[in-house]
Amino acid sequence: MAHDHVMPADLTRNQELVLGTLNHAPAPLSAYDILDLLRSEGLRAPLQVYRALDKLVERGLAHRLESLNAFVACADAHCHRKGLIAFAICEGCGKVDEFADAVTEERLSAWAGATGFKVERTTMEIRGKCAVCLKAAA
Amino acid sequence: MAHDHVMPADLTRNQELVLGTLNHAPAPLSAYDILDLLRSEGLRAPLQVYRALDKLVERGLAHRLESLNAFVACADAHCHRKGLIAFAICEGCGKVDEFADAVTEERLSAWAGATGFKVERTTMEIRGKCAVCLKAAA
DNA sequence: AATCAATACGTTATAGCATAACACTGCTGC
DNA sequence: GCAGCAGTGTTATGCTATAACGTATTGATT
Repeated sequence: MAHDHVMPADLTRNQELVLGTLNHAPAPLSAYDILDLLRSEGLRAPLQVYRALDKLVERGLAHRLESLNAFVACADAHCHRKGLIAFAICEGCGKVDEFADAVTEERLSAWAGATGFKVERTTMEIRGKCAVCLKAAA
Repeated sequence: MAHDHVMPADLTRNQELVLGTLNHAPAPLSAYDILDLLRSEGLRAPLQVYRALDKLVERGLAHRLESLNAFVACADAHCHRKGLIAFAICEGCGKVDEFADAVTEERLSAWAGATGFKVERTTMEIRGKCAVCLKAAA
């Protein structure tokens, strides 16, 4: 499995450390998880991590998973995605699969058009079990 | 605007108090908001509220909004909805609109079928501005 | 070079959200 | 009765996130 991750050259030291940590993690990490992993690099306070995360999320290099209060690196190297991204979170192994669906996005636009709601941001998170974990449990 | 809310007869006192509070709220409430509103009724600890919320959510009488860490009463009196419910949250007035979309649900099933993922629960939360707030800002 | 604005940084303190653990109550069914 | 279960009340604690302060660095402008 190849790394699809991206590491822009213009990140600050803290941003680079945080994104590096997320890139190597097999599952989402909380800000405090990240902090603990980076204490050896000199980070001491939650805010150092949160500030880096804010920038990374803003740039689309990382995503926040609302239902976990945790963060993952963006799985798409070209992260030009402006639209709706869905996350499938396995309760077994913790792995997260990221995908986009144009039809769902279209439905959402249609609903927004009909109600006059202006969509700014959408989070879609699916909890369940991935194929690997289902098979292991069988 | 009619109350679509429901208040089952078999709730415990705490559950009834919490659901009553949610039913009358114009916008989502955090557990601590609810606690503060119910101190006059004798509630003192967060756990009293959280336990009631757990049951209410389990029964589909209330929903948790992950992106707000807050709760709303279910808008559908018959809340038989097992499937995907989407919430549109207005950043202006805080109001939440709850709706279901069969097509989106179908897309999700299709994705699940294709990847072997077993969906247990889905949260879909849309942030933006409602028609009323957009008009007010114009 | 001196200045200014913008951005990032580091630190301490605090706010806000959620649960662990324990003891007790009240009901239901045997 | 009494065992089992769901609900309750309380204290303590842990996890998540931000406020408020000052400093440092960078880059553009004069």
